[in-house]
Amino acid sequence: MMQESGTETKSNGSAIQNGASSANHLLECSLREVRSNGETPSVEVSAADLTHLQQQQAFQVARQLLYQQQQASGLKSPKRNDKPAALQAPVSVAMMSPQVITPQQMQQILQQQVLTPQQLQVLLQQQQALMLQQQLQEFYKKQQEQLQLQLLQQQHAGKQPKEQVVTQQLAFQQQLLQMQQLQQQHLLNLQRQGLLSIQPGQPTLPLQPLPQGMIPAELQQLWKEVTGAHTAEETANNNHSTLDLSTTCVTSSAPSKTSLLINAHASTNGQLSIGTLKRESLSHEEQTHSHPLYGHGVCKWPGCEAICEDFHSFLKHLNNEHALDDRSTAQCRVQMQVVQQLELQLSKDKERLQAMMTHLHVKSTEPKATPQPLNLVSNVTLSKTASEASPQSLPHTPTTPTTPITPVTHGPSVITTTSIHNVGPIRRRYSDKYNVPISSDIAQNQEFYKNAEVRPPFTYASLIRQAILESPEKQLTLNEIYNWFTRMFAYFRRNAATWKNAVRHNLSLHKCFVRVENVKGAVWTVDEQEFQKRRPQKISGNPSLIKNIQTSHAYCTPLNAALQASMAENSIPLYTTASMGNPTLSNLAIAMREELNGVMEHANSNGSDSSPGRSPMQALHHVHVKEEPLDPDENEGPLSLVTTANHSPDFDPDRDYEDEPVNEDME
DNA sequence: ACATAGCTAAACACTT
DNA sequence: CAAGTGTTTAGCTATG
Repeated sequence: MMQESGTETKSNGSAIQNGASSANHLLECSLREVRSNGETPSVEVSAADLTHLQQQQAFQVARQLLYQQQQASGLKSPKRNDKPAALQAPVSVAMMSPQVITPQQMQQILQQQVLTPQQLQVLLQQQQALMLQQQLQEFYKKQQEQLQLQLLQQQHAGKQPKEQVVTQQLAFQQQLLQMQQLQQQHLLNLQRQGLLSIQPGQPTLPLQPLPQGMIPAELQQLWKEVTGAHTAEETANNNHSTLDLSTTCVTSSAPSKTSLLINAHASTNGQLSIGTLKRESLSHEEQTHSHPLYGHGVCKWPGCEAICEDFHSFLKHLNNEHALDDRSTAQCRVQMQVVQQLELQLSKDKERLQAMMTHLHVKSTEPKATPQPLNLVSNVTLSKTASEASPQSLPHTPTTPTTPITPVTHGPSVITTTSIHNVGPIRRRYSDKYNVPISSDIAQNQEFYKNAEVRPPFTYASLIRQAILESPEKQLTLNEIYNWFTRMFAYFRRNAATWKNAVRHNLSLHKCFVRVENVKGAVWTVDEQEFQKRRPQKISGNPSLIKNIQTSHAYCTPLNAALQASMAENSIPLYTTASMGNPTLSNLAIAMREELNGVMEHANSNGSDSSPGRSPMQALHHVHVKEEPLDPDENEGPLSLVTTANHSPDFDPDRDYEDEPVNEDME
């Protein structure tokens, strides 16, 4: 597949600045760029380069057309030699047309998902730039046609003063130059705003296969809208190796397509005929009939909706109303931002989806992934290749919690390092708030949390509880809790005084944490009932009903929670909330979720490999009970069903426990 | 406006 | 005595 080392996009401003350079020079630059990459001929031509190249060539083609017309009519231009090199430049018809990716190609790319969102974005920007280019070229063509017409008329009219033709020609060239400069200016503007091309300093993200997933129809539509302008043209030029993705996202396969392209056209260099141009003109005509900005007799330019009776009036309208001016540019920018936002959202949701699917695939056979306290650390690797994440290939017996299940870490990291937004303290612990199960979140984003200094979206209490429950004996010393924090979260490798104080504070404050003394010191355990009591439970009633709800909506819960989390995280209103199903049921399921998690954790935590087998609560001889007013209803209500089943540690204070070291240090 | 949860800081006592 | 552990209080913010 496409592999790309972290090469940066080549400088893209220089070519644009170099407006007066000849096409030859440009081609040389391109080729040199190819060669300079040595054994990995990866070429990254920026959109600005490309557009500049194209515009140069378009300009040359126009000049050549003039030249040939003059020759055909027996006229000689005294100016025809002012840029001889340019005329010798390999210029092809295919190069003249904007090399926009067809929707089919784009769709294929999307479906194959070989590009990162960032790359897609770059592509998109290039496509946008090319669309602008196309508008300009339409203008060129109009000018050509006009001039052609004029020339013909003049020829038919009879003898023309030579000077008159020359003047016209000069005027045309000046016009072209003017347009060229205008375009360059515009492209520069775009570039300056960071909309057109990647900044030189911006690291190119590694090509990482996107997780398989559905592509929203609207995005495809978006792509079509952005790219569809050149469908017919591309089809017509299909036998040429027009600019394709390999130009922007270079493959590792030998000579890049760019160089191939240039070479291929170099072979036909200088052999342009009017016939070729007419073909081009024809294909252009074909293309326009499926113009993405035109449909059902209406101009589909954003915010326009002008009615155009036929296609020609649409073209007229397009050229008149949506010419290259400040307004259109601004609208284009807005559209770009819309697309970028959508892409961002899409990529985030895609990652979520993939994580969910991975999660569900595994969890469907395993009610709850018991995070392995120790061995995971060495087992997991940074997820670089999502292709390896095939949940189906994880045969697992539900009753053997010893096998570390790490689909999450091999699959796409739910949270990517690029999505680090808030590293600082966040008050909102959305995972708590929306009952995103902490264990699965931690498991899914384990590598992320370990490597990125991002504060986990859980309360200290939840984290402490998780740490304790992950331990084979459901008990940890304070130091072990500290270690778990630092091991699991890069964030807690800093400001130790602060968060350690918070941990101690939480341990003391919440009566769900029970301090159990033994000879060696004290360990902390979790009173699950108390922990569940922390939050007001949203539901009450028949436990069996709850059970049923849980089983039938277990999959719905994380979905809803994730969506809400997504909303909270992205601060983007979710348009599809209405499609999320019965909110009441979702809430019920949400409310049930964590309770059952507690049960599952109890049921599944058989202590695995991280410590020699010891019965829990060994070596305990004293339990310090926090002196808080006991709730008389403590053991009643719907919660008792789920929490009492496995939670009955024998805390007999009179019992004599063996003096056994409780050295659980996992480090 | 109010209550609550959570975070942070800090003081203090106790233990090792 | 120092460091670690545990408890408690206070102030603040976010949220419902």
